[in-house]
Amino acid sequence: MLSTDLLTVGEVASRSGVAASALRYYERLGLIDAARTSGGQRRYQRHVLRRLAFIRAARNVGLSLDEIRASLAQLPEGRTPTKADWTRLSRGWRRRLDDQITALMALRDGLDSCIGCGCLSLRRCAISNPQDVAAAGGPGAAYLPKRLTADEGELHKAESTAIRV
Amino acid sequence: MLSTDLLTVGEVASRSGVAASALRYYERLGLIDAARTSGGQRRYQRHVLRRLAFIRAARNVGLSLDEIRASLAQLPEGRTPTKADWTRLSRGWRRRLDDQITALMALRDGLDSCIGCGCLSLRRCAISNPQDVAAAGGPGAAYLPKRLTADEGELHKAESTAIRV
DNA sequence: CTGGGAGTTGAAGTCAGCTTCAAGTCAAGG
DNA sequence: CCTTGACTTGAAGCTGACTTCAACTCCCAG
Repeated sequence: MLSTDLLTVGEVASRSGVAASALRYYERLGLIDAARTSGGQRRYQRHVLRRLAFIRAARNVGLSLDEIRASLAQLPEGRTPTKADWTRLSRGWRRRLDDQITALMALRDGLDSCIGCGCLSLRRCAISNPQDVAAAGGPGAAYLPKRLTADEGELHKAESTAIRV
Repeated sequence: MLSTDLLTVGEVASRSGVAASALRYYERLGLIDAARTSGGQRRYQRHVLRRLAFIRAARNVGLSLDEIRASLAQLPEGRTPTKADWTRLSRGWRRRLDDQITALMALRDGLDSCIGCGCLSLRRCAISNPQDVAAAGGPGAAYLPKRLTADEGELHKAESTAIRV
Protein backbone atom coordinates (compact mmCIF):
# COMPACT_ATOMS: atom_id res chain seq x y z
CA MET A 1 0.00 0.00 0.00
CA LEU A 2 1.26 3.49 -0.73
CA SER A 3 2.16 5.82 2.09
CA THR A 4 1.45 9.00 0.08
CA ASP A 5 -2.00 10.28 -0.70
CA LEU A 6 -1.59 9.60 -4.38
CA LEU A 7 -3.54 6.73 -5.86
CA THR A 8 -2.44 4.09 -8.33
CA VAL A 9 -4.62 3.11 -11.25
CA GLY A 10 -5.63 -0.03 -9.50
CA GLU A 11 -6.79 1.87 -6.45
CA VAL A 12 -8.70 4.39 -8.49
CA ALA A 13 -10.24 1.61 -10.54
CA SER A 14 -11.44 -0.36 -7.55
CA ARG A 15 -12.66 2.70 -5.66
CA SER A 16 -14.44 4.28 -8.56
CA GLY A 17 -15.69 1.17 -10.25
CA VAL A 18 -14.21 2.47 -13.48
CA ALA A 19 -11.95 -0.05 -15.18
CA ALA A 20 -8.27 0.78 -15.46
CA SER A 21 -8.51 0.59 -19.23
CA ALA A 22 -11.31 3.13 -19.11
CA LEU A 23 -9.17 5.40 -16.99
CA ARG A 24 -6.45 5.34 -19.59
CA TYR A 25 -9.06 6.00 -22.23
CA TYR A 26 -10.49 8.95 -20.33
CA GLU A 27 -7.01 10.32 -19.94
CA ARG A 28 -6.38 10.10 -23.67
CA LEU A 29 -9.58 12.02 -24.25
CA GLY A 30 -8.54 14.65 -21.76
CA LEU A 31 -11.27 13.97 -19.22
CA ILE A 32 -8.88 13.24 -16.39
CA ASP A 33 -5.16 13.45 -15.85
CA ALA A 34 -2.52 11.95 -13.67
CA ALA A 35 0.99 12.63 -12.43
CA ARG A 36 3.70 10.12 -13.18
CA THR A 37 6.31 8.43 -11.07
CA SER A 38 9.91 8.53 -12.24
CA GLY A 39 9.24 5.12 -13.71
CA GLY A 40 6.28 6.36 -15.73
CA GLN A 41 3.43 4.93 -13.67
CA ARG A 42 0.30 6.96 -13.09
CA ARG A 43 -0.42 8.54 -9.74
CA TYR A 44 -3.81 10.08 -9.27
CA GLN A 45 -4.84 12.82 -6.92
CA ARG A 46 -7.80 11.90 -4.86
CA HIS A 47 -9.93 14.55 -6.49
CA VAL A 48 -10.02 12.41 -9.62
CA LEU A 49 -12.61 10.30 -7.85
CA ARG A 50 -15.01 13.19 -7.74
CA ARG A 51 -14.32 13.85 -11.36
CA LEU A 52 -15.08 10.24 -12.18
CA ALA A 53 -18.30 10.42 -10.24
CA PHE A 54 -19.19 13.48 -12.25
CA ILE A 55 -18.38 11.68 -15.47
CA ARG A 56 -20.47 8.71 -14.56
CA ALA A 57 -23.36 10.91 -13.55
CA ALA A 58 -23.20 12.71 -16.86
CA ARG A 59 -23.01 9.43 -18.75
CA ASN A 60 -26.10 8.28 -16.93
CA VAL A 61 -27.90 11.38 -18.01
CA GLY A 62 -26.95 10.47 -21.55
CA LEU A 63 -24.09 12.81 -22.33
CA SER A 64 -21.33 11.64 -24.63
CA LEU A 65 -17.77 11.77 -23.41
CA ASP A 66 -17.26 14.68 -25.74
CA GLU A 67 -20.05 16.65 -24.15
CA ILE A 68 -18.75 15.70 -20.75
CA ARG A 69 -15.36 17.09 -21.59
CA ALA A 70 -17.07 20.32 -22.60
CA SER A 71 -18.97 20.36 -19.31
CA LEU A 72 -15.84 19.73 -17.32
CA ALA A 73 -14.11 22.52 -19.19
CA GLN A 74 -16.81 24.90 -17.98
CA LEU A 75 -15.85 24.23 -14.42
CA PRO A 76 -13.22 26.91 -13.90
CA GLU A 77 -9.67 25.58 -13.65
CA GLY A 78 -10.61 22.15 -12.45
CA ARG A 79 -11.32 23.67 -9.07
CA THR A 80 -13.93 22.28 -6.75
CA PRO A 81 -17.12 23.49 -8.39
CA THR A 82 -19.24 26.05 -6.68
CA LYS A 83 -22.90 25.51 -6.11
CA ALA A 84 -23.59 27.92 -8.93
CA ASP A 85 -21.50 25.85 -11.32
CA TRP A 86 -23.34 22.75 -10.37
CA THR A 87 -26.72 24.37 -10.68
CA ARG A 88 -25.93 25.68 -14.12
CA LEU A 89 -24.78 22.31 -15.40
CA SER A 90 -27.54 20.34 -13.81
CA ARG A 91 -30.18 22.60 -15.25
CA GLY A 92 -29.05 21.48 -18.70
CA TRP A 93 -29.08 17.89 -17.58
CA ARG A 94 -32.53 18.23 -16.20
CA ARG A 95 -33.84 19.59 -19.46
CA ARG A 96 -32.27 16.68 -21.22
CA LEU A 97 -33.85 14.17 -18.92
CA ASP A 98 -37.20 15.88 -19.24
CA ASP A 99 -37.01 15.64 -23.00
CA GLN A 100 -36.17 11.98 -22.89
CA ILE A 101 -38.95 11.26 -20.47
CA THR A 102 -41.45 13.21 -22.52
CA ALA A 103 -40.49 11.36 -25.67
CA LEU A 104 -40.79 7.98 -24.00
CA MET A 105 -44.13 8.80 -22.46
CA ALA A 106 -45.46 9.96 -25.80
CA LEU A 107 -44.30 6.68 -27.24
CA ARG A 108 -45.98 4.73 -24.48
CA ASP A 109 -49.22 6.60 -24.86
CA GLY A 110 -49.07 5.98 -28.58
CA LEU A 111 -48.58 2.32 -27.89
CA ASP A 112 -51.58 2.26 -25.60
CA SER A 113 -53.77 3.85 -28.21
CA CYS A 114 -52.45 1.38 -30.76
CA ILE A 115 -53.51 -1.48 -28.54
CA GLY A 116 -56.89 0.08 -28.02
CA CYS A 117 -57.58 0.96 -31.60
CA GLY A 118 -56.15 -2.26 -32.91
CA CYS A 119 -54.23 -0.48 -35.62
CA LEU A 120 -52.62 -3.70 -36.69
CA SER A 121 -51.73 -2.30 -40.05
CA LEU A 122 -49.29 -0.07 -38.27
CA ARG A 123 -49.92 2.60 -40.84
CA ARG A 124 -49.65 6.04 -39.36
CA CYS A 125 -48.92 4.16 -36.18
CA ALA A 126 -47.74 6.43 -33.40
CA ILE A 127 -45.15 3.90 -32.32
CA SER A 128 -43.80 3.32 -35.75
CA ASN A 129 -43.74 7.00 -36.65
CA PRO A 130 -43.60 8.91 -33.39
CA GLN A 131 -42.77 12.28 -34.87
CA ASP A 132 -40.94 11.32 -38.02
CA VAL A 133 -37.56 11.36 -36.38
CA ALA A 134 -37.03 7.73 -37.26
CA ALA A 135 -35.24 8.10 -40.56
CA ALA A 136 -32.78 10.78 -39.43
CA GLY A 137 -29.12 10.26 -38.68
CA GLY A 138 -26.10 9.09 -40.66
CA PRO A 139 -23.67 6.24 -40.05
CA GLY A 140 -22.54 5.02 -36.69
CA ALA A 141 -24.18 3.43 -33.72
CA ALA A 142 -27.84 4.38 -33.62
CA TYR A 143 -29.71 3.98 -30.40
CA LEU A 144 -32.85 5.00 -28.65
CA PRO A 145 -31.90 8.38 -27.26
CA LYS A 146 -30.61 9.43 -30.63
CA ARG A 147 -33.79 8.45 -32.39
CA LEU A 148 -36.14 9.86 -29.83
CA THR A 149 -34.44 12.95 -28.60
CA ALA A 150 -33.24 14.04 -32.06
CA ASP A 151 -31.20 17.17 -32.58
CA GLU A 152 -33.02 20.38 -31.85
CA GLY A 153 -32.64 21.37 -35.48
CA GLU A 154 -34.41 18.23 -36.64
CA LEU A 155 -37.32 18.51 -34.31
CA HIS A 156 -39.42 20.66 -36.54
CA LYS A 157 -38.68 19.18 -39.90
CA ALA A 158 -42.23 17.87 -40.02
CA GLU A 159 -41.88 15.76 -43.15
CA SER A 160 -44.18 12.85 -42.60
CA THR A 161 -42.61 9.44 -43.07
CA ALA A 162 -45.81 7.49 -42.57
CA ILE A 163 -45.69 4.29 -44.57
CA ARG A 164 -48.24 3.92 -47.33
CA VAL A 165 -49.45 0.30 -47.24
CA MET B 1 -42.76 1.73 -63.04
CA LEU B 2 -43.54 -1.95 -62.57
CA SER B 3 -46.85 -3.33 -63.68
CA THR B 4 -46.86 -6.17 -61.12
CA ASP B 5 -47.59 -5.68 -57.45
CA LEU B 6 -44.05 -6.54 -56.49
CA LEU B 7 -41.83 -3.73 -55.28
CA THR B 8 -38.21 -3.01 -56.08
CA VAL B 9 -35.73 -2.09 -53.38
CA GLY B 10 -35.91 1.52 -54.43
CA GLU B 11 -39.65 1.59 -54.07
CA VAL B 12 -39.59 -0.10 -50.70
CA ALA B 13 -36.84 2.22 -49.55
CA SER B 14 -38.65 5.38 -50.51
CA ARG B 15 -42.02 4.20 -49.23
CA SER B 16 -40.73 2.90 -45.93
CA GLY B 17 -38.06 5.45 -45.30
CA VAL B 18 -35.65 2.59 -44.68
CA ALA B 19 -32.48 2.88 -46.75
CA ALA B 20 -31.83 0.25 -49.38
CA SER B 21 -28.61 -0.71 -47.65
CA ALA B 22 -30.56 -1.25 -44.45
CA LEU B 23 -33.02 -3.46 -46.33
CA ARG B 24 -30.18 -5.67 -47.50
CA TYR B 25 -28.85 -5.71 -43.98
CA TYR B 26 -32.21 -6.71 -42.54
CA GLU B 27 -32.46 -9.43 -45.12
CA ARG B 28 -29.08 -10.82 -44.12
CA LEU B 29 -30.25 -10.90 -40.53
CA GLY B 30 -33.42 -12.70 -41.52
CA LEU B 31 -35.82 -9.94 -40.56
CA ILE B 32 -37.31 -9.64 -44.01
CA ASP B 33 -37.05 -11.52 -47.26
CA ALA B 34 -37.57 -10.98 -50.94
CA ALA B 35 -38.18 -12.89 -54.14
CA ARG B 36 -35.71 -12.53 -56.97
CA THR B 37 -36.09 -11.79 -60.66
CA SER B 38 -34.36 -14.09 -63.13
CA GLY B 39 -31.57 -11.53 -63.15
CA GLY B 40 -31.16 -11.65 -59.40
CA GLN B 41 -32.81 -8.39 -58.40
CA ARG B 42 -34.98 -8.25 -55.31
CA ARG B 43 -38.74 -8.05 -55.57
CA TYR B 44 -40.64 -7.38 -52.38
CA GLN B 45 -44.20 -8.24 -51.55
CA ARG B 46 -46.15 -5.32 -50.31
CA HIS B 47 -46.55 -6.87 -46.89
CA VAL B 48 -42.87 -6.16 -46.26
CA LEU B 49 -43.89 -2.56 -45.61
CA ARG B 50 -45.92 -3.59 -42.62
CA ARG B 51 -43.05 -5.65 -41.42
CA LEU B 52 -40.75 -2.68 -41.72
CA ALA B 53 -43.18 -0.50 -39.80
CA PHE B 54 -43.20 -3.15 -37.12
CA ILE B 55 -39.42 -3.22 -37.08
CA ARG B 56 -39.17 0.51 -36.79
CA ALA B 57 -41.74 0.59 -34.03
CA ALA B 58 -39.82 -2.03 -32.12
CA ARG B 59 -36.55 -0.17 -32.65
CA ASN B 60 -38.17 2.94 -31.27
CA VAL B 61 -39.19 1.04 -28.19
CA GLY B 62 -35.58 0.08 -27.82
CA LEU B 63 -35.48 -3.51 -29.02
CA SER B 64 -32.34 -4.77 -30.72
CA LEU B 65 -32.64 -6.28 -34.16
CA ASP B 66 -32.02 -9.62 -32.56
CA GLU B 67 -34.95 -9.22 -30.23
CA ILE B 68 -37.04 -7.98 -33.09
CA ARG B 69 -36.30 -11.10 -35.05
CA ALA B 70 -37.42 -13.12 -32.06
CA SER B 71 -40.62 -11.08 -31.85
CA LEU B 72 -41.29 -11.50 -35.53
CA ALA B 73 -40.75 -15.22 -35.19
CA GLN B 74 -43.53 -15.31 -32.61
CA LEU B 75 -46.00 -14.06 -35.16
CA PRO B 76 -47.21 -17.36 -36.63
CA GLU B 77 -45.94 -17.99 -40.15
CA GLY B 78 -45.50 -14.36 -41.09
CA ARG B 79 -49.25 -14.09 -41.40
CA THR B 80 -51.10 -10.89 -40.70
CA PRO B 81 -50.99 -10.77 -36.92
CA THR B 82 -54.17 -11.14 -34.95
CA LYS B 83 -55.17 -8.63 -32.36
CA ALA B 84 -54.15 -11.15 -29.72
CA ASP B 85 -50.65 -11.37 -31.19
CA TRP B 86 -50.32 -7.65 -31.18
CA THR B 87 -51.60 -7.32 -27.66
CA ARG B 88 -49.19 -9.93 -26.40
CA LEU B 89 -46.19 -8.25 -28.00
CA SER B 90 -47.16 -4.75 -27.09
CA ARG B 91 -47.64 -5.69 -23.46
CA GLY B 92 -43.96 -6.56 -23.33
CA TRP B 93 -43.11 -3.34 -25.07
CA ARG B 94 -45.15 -1.35 -22.67
CA ARG B 95 -43.39 -2.89 -19.71
CA ARG B 96 -40.12 -2.00 -21.30
CA LEU B 97 -41.12 1.58 -21.84
CA ASP B 98 -42.44 1.81 -18.31
CA ASP B 99 -39.12 0.60 -16.96
CA GLN B 100 -37.19 3.10 -19.00
CA ILE B 101 -39.44 5.93 -17.95
CA THR B 102 -39.24 4.93 -14.31
CA ALA B 103 -35.48 4.81 -14.43
CA LEU B 104 -35.24 8.20 -16.07
CA MET B 105 -37.66 9.79 -13.61
CA ALA B 106 -35.72 8.36 -10.71
CA LEU B 107 -32.61 9.87 -12.20
CA ARG B 108 -34.29 13.23 -12.64
CA ASP B 109 -35.61 13.23 -9.11
CA GLY B 110 -32.17 12.34 -7.88
CA LEU B 111 -30.78 15.21 -9.85
CA ASP B 112 -33.29 17.57 -8.32
CA SER B 113 -32.40 16.49 -4.83
CA CYS B 114 -28.74 16.87 -5.71
CA ILE B 115 -29.36 20.44 -6.76
CA GLY B 116 -31.30 21.11 -3.63
CA CYS B 117 -28.93 19.49 -1.20
CA GLY B 118 -25.88 20.84 -2.94
CA CYS B 119 -24.14 17.51 -2.73
CA LEU B 120 -21.26 18.81 -4.74
CA SER B 121 -19.00 16.08 -3.56
CA LEU B 122 -21.08 13.71 -5.63
CA ARG B 123 -20.41 11.01 -3.11
CA ARG B 124 -23.34 8.67 -2.76
CA CYS B 125 -24.87 10.92 -5.38
CA ALA B 126 -28.09 9.53 -6.78
CA ILE B 127 -27.15 10.61 -10.27
CA SER B 128 -23.74 9.14 -10.16
CA ASN B 129 -24.85 5.89 -8.57
CA PRO B 130 -28.53 5.50 -9.45
CA GLN B 131 -28.87 1.91 -8.36
CA ASP B 132 -25.40 0.54 -8.86
CA VAL B 133 -26.04 -0.51 -12.42
CA ALA B 134 -23.34 1.78 -13.65
CA ALA B 135 -20.40 -0.56 -13.63
CA ALA B 136 -22.15 -3.47 -15.39
CA GLY B 137 -21.66 -4.51 -19.00
CA GLY B 138 -18.75 -5.67 -21.12
CA PRO B 139 -17.34 -4.36 -24.39
CA GLY B 140 -19.32 -2.74 -27.13
CA ALA B 141 -21.34 0.39 -27.50
CA ALA B 142 -22.73 1.39 -24.13
CA TYR B 143 -25.64 3.77 -24.00
CA LEU B 144 -28.27 5.05 -21.70
CA PRO B 145 -30.91 2.33 -21.95
CA LYS B 146 -28.30 -0.33 -21.35
CA ARG B 147 -26.98 1.36 -18.25
CA LEU B 148 -30.29 2.32 -16.80
CA THR B 149 -32.58 -0.50 -17.69
CA ALA B 150 -29.98 -3.20 -17.00
CA ASP B 151 -30.73 -6.88 -17.41
CA GLU B 152 -33.38 -8.22 -15.10
CA GLY B 153 -30.76 -10.44 -13.51
CA GLU B 154 -28.61 -7.46 -12.62
CA LEU B 155 -31.35 -5.40 -11.09
CA HIS B 156 -31.09 -6.86 -7.63
CA LYS B 157 -27.37 -7.28 -7.32
CA ALA B 158 -27.36 -4.59 -4.64
CA GLU B 159 -23.62 -4.23 -4.37
CA SER B 160 -23.04 -0.59 -3.65
CA THR B 161 -20.61 1.15 -5.95
CA ALA B 162 -20.65 4.45 -4.13
CA ILE B 163 -17.33 6.15 -4.49
CA ARG B 164 -15.36 6.69 -1.32
CA VAL B 165 -13.87 10.14 -1.54
C1' DC C 1 18.21 -8.42 -4.49
C1' DT C 2 14.78 -10.83 -6.31
C1' DG C 3 10.08 -12.59 -7.50
C1' DG C 4 5.88 -11.51 -9.09
C1' DG C 5 1.84 -8.72 -8.97
C1' DA C 6 0.82 -4.28 -10.82
C1' DG C 7 1.74 -1.03 -14.31
C1' DT C 8 3.12 0.63 -19.18
C1' DT C 9 2.37 1.12 -24.36
C1' DG C 10 0.29 1.10 -29.12
C1' DA C 11 -2.40 -1.55 -31.90
C1' DA C 12 -6.16 -4.15 -32.71
C1' DG C 13 -10.69 -6.11 -31.43
C1' DT C 14 -15.75 -5.68 -30.03
C1' DC C 15 -20.53 -4.53 -30.55
C1' DA C 16 -24.72 -2.72 -33.19
C1' DG C 17 -26.54 -1.02 -36.94
C1' DC C 18 -25.84 0.40 -40.48
C1' DT C 19 -23.26 3.10 -44.87
C1' DT C 20 -19.93 3.38 -48.49
C1' DC C 21 -17.16 1.61 -52.07
C1' DA C 22 -15.72 -0.63 -56.31
C1' DA C 23 -16.73 -3.12 -59.93
C1' DG C 24 -19.77 -5.02 -62.29
C1' DT C 25 -25.07 -6.60 -64.04
C1' DC C 26 -30.12 -5.73 -65.05
C1' DA C 27 -34.18 -3.63 -66.98
C1' DA C 28 -36.80 -0.86 -69.61
C1' DG C 29 -37.90 3.63 -72.28
C1' DG C 30 -36.76 5.54 -76.70
C1' DC D 1 -30.18 -2.06 -79.86
C1' DC D 2 -28.59 1.18 -76.70
C1' DT D 3 -28.24 3.99 -72.99
C1' DT D 4 -28.84 5.05 -68.41
C1' DG D 5 -30.41 4.63 -64.00
C1' DA D 6 -31.39 1.11 -60.77
C1' DC D 7 -29.63 -2.91 -58.93
C1' DT D 8 -26.08 -6.65 -57.40
C1' DT D 9 -22.16 -8.36 -54.36
C1' DG D 10 -18.55 -8.77 -50.72
C1' DA D 11 -15.57 -6.19 -48.18
C1' DA D 12 -14.43 -2.46 -45.64
C1' DG D 13 -15.56 1.68 -42.97
C1' DC D 14 -17.81 4.33 -39.26
C1' DT D 15 -19.28 5.79 -34.45
C1' DG D 16 -18.65 5.53 -29.33
C1' DA D 17 -16.89 3.68 -25.49
C1' DC D 18 -14.35 0.82 -24.28
C1' DT D 19 -11.56 -4.00 -23.72
C1' DT D 20 -7.96 -7.13 -24.92
C1' DC D 21 -3.46 -8.36 -26.36
C1' DA D 22 1.53 -8.80 -26.52
C1' DA D 23 5.52 -7.55 -24.95
C1' DC D 24 7.62 -5.25 -22.00
C1' DT D 25 8.93 -2.42 -17.25
C1' DC D 26 8.21 -1.03 -12.32
C1' DC D 27 7.90 -1.42 -7.47
C1' DC D 28 8.23 -3.22 -3.14
C1' DA D 29 7.62 -7.06 0.49
C1' DG D 30 10.44 -10.51 2.09
